[in-house]
Order: sequence, then C-alpha cells, then structure tokens
Amino acid sequence: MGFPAETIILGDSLEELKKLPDRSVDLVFADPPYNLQLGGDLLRPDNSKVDAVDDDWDRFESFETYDAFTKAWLFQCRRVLKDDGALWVIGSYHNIFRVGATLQDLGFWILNDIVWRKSNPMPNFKGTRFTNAHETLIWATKSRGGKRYTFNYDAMKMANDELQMRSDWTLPLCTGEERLKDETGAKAHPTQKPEALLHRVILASTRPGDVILDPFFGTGTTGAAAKRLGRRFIGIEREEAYAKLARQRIAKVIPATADEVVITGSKKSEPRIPFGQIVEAGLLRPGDVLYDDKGRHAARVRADGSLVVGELAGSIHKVGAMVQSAPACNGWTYWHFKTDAGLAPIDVLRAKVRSQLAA
Amino acid sequence: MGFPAETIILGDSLEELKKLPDRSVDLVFADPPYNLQLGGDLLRPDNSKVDAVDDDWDRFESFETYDAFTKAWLFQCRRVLKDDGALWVIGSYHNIFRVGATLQDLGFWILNDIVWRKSNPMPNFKGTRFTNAHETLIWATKSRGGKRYTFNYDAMKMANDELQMRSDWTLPLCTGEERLKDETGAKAHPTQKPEALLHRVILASTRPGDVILDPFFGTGTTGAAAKRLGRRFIGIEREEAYAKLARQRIAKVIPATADEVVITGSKKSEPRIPFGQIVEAGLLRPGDVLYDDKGRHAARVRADGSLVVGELAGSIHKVGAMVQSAPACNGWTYWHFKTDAGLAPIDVLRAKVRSQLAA
DNA sequence: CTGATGGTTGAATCTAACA
DNA sequence: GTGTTAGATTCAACCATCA
Repeated sequence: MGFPAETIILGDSLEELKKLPDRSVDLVFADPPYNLQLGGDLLRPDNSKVDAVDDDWDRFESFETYDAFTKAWLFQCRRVLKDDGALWVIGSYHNIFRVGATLQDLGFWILNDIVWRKSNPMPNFKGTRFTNAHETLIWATKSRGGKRYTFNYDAMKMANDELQMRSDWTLPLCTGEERLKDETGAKAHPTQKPEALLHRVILASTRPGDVILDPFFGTGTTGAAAKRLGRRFIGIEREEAYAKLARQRIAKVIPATADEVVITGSKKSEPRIPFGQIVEAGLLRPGDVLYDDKGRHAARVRADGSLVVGELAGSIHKVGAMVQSAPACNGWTYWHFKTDAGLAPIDVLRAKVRSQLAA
Repeated sequence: MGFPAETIILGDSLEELKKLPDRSVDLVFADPPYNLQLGGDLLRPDNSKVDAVDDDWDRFESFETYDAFTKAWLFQCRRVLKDDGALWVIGSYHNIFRVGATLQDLGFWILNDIVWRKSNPMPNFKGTRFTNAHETLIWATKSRGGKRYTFNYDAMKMANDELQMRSDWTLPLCTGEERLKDETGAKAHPTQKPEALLHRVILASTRPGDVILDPFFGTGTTGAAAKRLGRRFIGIEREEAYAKLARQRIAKVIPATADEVVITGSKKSEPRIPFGQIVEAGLLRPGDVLYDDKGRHAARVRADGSLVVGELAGSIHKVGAMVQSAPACNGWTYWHFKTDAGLAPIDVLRAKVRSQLAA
C-alpha cells in the first residue's frame, strides 16, 4: 500500500521484480518481448525496407529459452500480486500461445482473452498470408475461485453504448502525435501501444488509487494512462533511453482528480435496503397487496416485511420464486404495487428510501 | 492421391489417424474438444437454464492429460500431411494456448492466428466478464520454410471487396435451418460450426480436388463444405449417431462445378462508435464539461463515457433526455463542447474517430 | 401477405455478503 | 472455514403466433 504515485525502476525485469514484496500490487500489465523470428529484411512492393522489430531484446534462441524466461517473470508477477489482483499480457501469435500455456501451468485462471482489432494494420506486402490485423490480450486472476477480482462491469457497459463490452476491441494503432519520436524523427520504440488500449484495461479492472505494475515499461504508456486515471504505477525498464522518454512523457500528463475518476458503479455496491424498511417508512402498509407485472399473482404485505400468498409466506424474493416455481427471483423487480398510472415495481420505493438516506 | 471423394471413418481419432499413410493429405481441419471447465448450472436472467457442453468427450483430468492427447493427434496429423500441406485448428481460450504451444513444439510453423468474431454470441449473463464473443483458429504449415503452401490470395481479396482479407473474420453462429436437430428437435451436436467458416478456410487454403482431413468430424461441416467446393474429404468420428447425421447431411449437398464456386461477400457497415471511445481516444477528458447548444445545461464527462448533471448520471442520450424531460434524445447532436470558435457538437468527435478507424 | 410481438437459444471456465 | 439468503443479471437471430 505504501507505493508512491509514480515509480520507474531502471533495471532488468526479472531482477527488479524479485525485489518487490509479496502481495503488493493490484494489477500487472505486461507487454513482453514477442520472440519474433523474422528471417532477413522485409521489403515493401516498392523495395523500401520495413522497419521491423529487430532489437536485441527481442531475440531468443529457442522456445525453451523463451519459455523459461516467460515462466520466471510470470512467477514473480504472481507472487507480487495481491490475492484479489489480476494480470494482463499482450502478445501476437509468435508468443501468446506459449505465454497463455505458461500462465495456466503456474495456476493463473484465465478470465477472458481479448482481441485488439487494429483498424489500420500493416498490410501483408507479399500477399502470402492474411493481413495480421490483431493482437491478443489475456486477462487472468491469480488462481481459480480466489478472492473477488475487480471488474467494473457497469462502467464497461456504459462505455459501449449500454451494451455489454465484448471480447473484441477495435482501436487504431498508436500513430501521429501520440507516437513518440527520437532525435532523428524515427519512432522511438518499435511496439508502442496506444493509450486508448490501456485506458480500457485500467478502467475495466482497477479502482482509483490501485497500484499497477508494468514489468516491460518501454516508453511508459501504462504509466501515462494510469496517471491520467488516478492510479499509481510501477514501471520496470532496462533501457535508459526508453525510461527517460517515459519520464518526460508522463511528466506532461495531467492527473485526474478524485471526482473525475468516478465511474458508473454497480447496483451491488449501493446500500442494502431491507423490504421491511419500506413498510416502516410508510410507503406500503401492512395488508397492502402486491402483484406481478401481469397481475397473475397477488401477495399481501405483512408488518415485518414478509409477503403472504395463500399458504406461502416469506421474503419478497422467496415468495416471488415460489409462486413462479423458479429457483430464484429478484423480488424488487418482480412485485408491483398499484398506482394511478398502473402497476409500478416496488424498486421505485427502494429508490425513494435510498435518496432520502442520501439527503 | 488415391482417396475417394468422400470417406467417413467410424472410430477413435488417434487410432484411425495412425492407419493413414504418410504424406497423403493436403489439409487438416481440426475442431478438438475445448476442455471447458464448467461449474454448476448457469441460469439466464429469466431463470431458463443454459444448455451447456457436458459431454464425456470434453472431460480431461488435467492439463497434462489434455496436452498428451493434443500432442498425440497433432503428431499424427503432421505425419499424414503432404510437405506442402497445412493445418487449421479451432479453439477458445480454454485450450487454444496449449494447442498453439504444442503445435510449435512439434515443428509446425504458424502462418496466422485467425479470430472468428461472432456476430451473435451468448452474453455474459452474470456481468462478471467481457462477453466471450470470439474463437481462435491457427493456420500452420508442417515446418518453417518448407515447400510452398496453398494460399489463394486473390480469391480472398475478391471475397473481401478488393481489400486484403484480414485475420479477423466476422461470421454468425450456426443457427436456424443449418443447425442439425435430433428426433426430439433439440440440437444434434453441441458445437456444430457454421459452414461459412469452413467455406472460407477451404477456399483460402486448398485447391479443387485436394484431400481435406478432419479428425473430429462431428456432424460433418467440413465434409459438407468440402463437397460443395469440389474438394475430397476424410472424416474421423467416434460417435455412430454423429457420423450417421453427417452422411445424411452430406448426401444432400450439391457440389459446385468448377466455375461456380460461390464467393461470400463481406458486408461493410459503418462502425458503431460508443461515446466511451471518444474518451478513450483522448478527444475528451474525464471532467470536461459539455453543454447544449444554448448553454442552458452543463454536464460533466466521466472516464467511462457517462455524463453527470447534478444527481443524474447515465449515457449521453439518457442524460440529454432527462435534462429536457423528453422521452428520448440524440446525445451526439444535443451535447456540445467548447472550442476556440464556440460550441461544437460532439458528433464531430465521432466523425474524427470514425476516420481514424477507417484509415 | 405483412408487420408486430413474444419465446427460445448459443463451446460459459458466470454472485457476493452475511451469519 | 461453510451454509444461507439477498438480489443482480442478456444480445442478436430465428421462429411461431397473431393481428
């Protein structure tokens, strides 16, 4: 809990991960080297050379070496994660299958795989394959059936025009102003991710003030998005040049204030109002009759907030389930009371009590 | 080369694969068990039960067992493939990482991973994850830099409105008339794939007359698509009931003549842009204020794309309607942001994101 | 015949707080 | 730990029925 808002560590990912305490971070976002095996130079149809990933940090001798590397950093991430924490990894077909299998072997529990559909991918110049137009992210918890992970379902739904957010996200590549350049004007980092991608990841799976760890920090996209959304971050980066660019970039980011990072909350987080309180407040009287939406069933309200239908008695939920012979029922939306304008769900009475409590 | 046009073998996949000669088939398409690990029953909000995959063939004791199974059948497929042949496997996040890693371990060379985006997936009923809206296919050759594999680049480009076919394919689930039913009218097979998916796979990566092997034949989607497109097929299926249905189904298929191979066009529609994506893209920031055209109402933007006016919160459309006490409102034209030249409707920001996505 | 309405369904690792 | 209970939760297609 004691981490400052911003931490950038210069050093080897694995070595620095080992120095972090157990169960100390809320989220890991990792964009590890892809283990690309590109033979020779790739030429466009006009014979210009494609600026592909050929940095030293992206070369591994074999799958065994890559697997050992993957297992080592994932193991440390799992140790460092809080029990209710989660991890994201992004990759392409070159490495994501190995990363995913290693995750599972280490006990991580996959929640979703997410497809980042690139709206403007690089074409396949030679016409030998399908345009490689997506990358894959894996979202996983520390273990199966562990403590509750953070998923801001309602915020995601709100961000998607009130439809559930799906596992395929269409976002443009990081280009233009956002793409960091070096002194010569060339792109500073070969695989800089768009901030919009991190925005969605962070908004979906963290809360304000959470600590986000990025063991392959690069030019700090995770840090920039975290700062913008009022989250803390720890970034580990081996290359001094990248770390420097990240520091400069993040310094320019204006952090959100506490009230700016408030998002649509879930109903589950609202204070619980027992049905008896509706009766206590006089919004319904003992003896009043409730109906389902079509008026097929009628139930009588008792002074203690229980309902009676013939021989059946119990909570609004239990009686609702029993009259339908259903395994469960949300009594708040199932039962209705008579108004001048017709039947209205008793949930509006709950909302009335809640707003009185808030005032 | 001597295979007949249609072969359906009743038996265990691995045992029957072992009986096939070396280097005898042009393409393998495999839809192996996904090794889903489901808990108890899943109920929809209307209390109806989801018909889950609970068949014996999808139960494995552990990842080790599943990996051994995967390695065994993939090894045989590789032996049976011609040197210029290729293999496709379909799976979900439950198994695809293990399949992909095993492929690579056996020496297969991945050409693409393909995302099947489902236009009508099952929602996530409990609001606990992102809607699982896709499955993944892997396309691989026998080995790196081997003999030239078949890729009908121009046919794919033609099928995609003269644009290179991308690695993400949007196709509906197999439902309606196409979905095979048993005597009781229930679905005959829990995981029948759409023929359109196989159509594209076969059209992309085989030539007329090629031999296509499907070691998990099920109700014969691969056979039906192969026959329709003038390719030969070998299907291996353990369940007599499935094999029988496959035979009946394929008997009804009318093979296309060489010059009438149907190419499925792809419908392109303007992408829907949720308001949340405007915030993700950084065109508006959390805390920014929007106004109606006369500046009578002001609303604050939140990070998830919801708006806040006083106690009211919700989507741009809902909040717009509420402040006007109107039944509905188009938030895109109602809300404006401040620019140097005065107020501008947020619809111009949507246009900007659209053009980024189209670029 | 047409359009509106209601019911069904799909490879799903699908609750959380409290006693 | 475990058991109980409150109460939250769905999208696009296809099909049958009926006005």
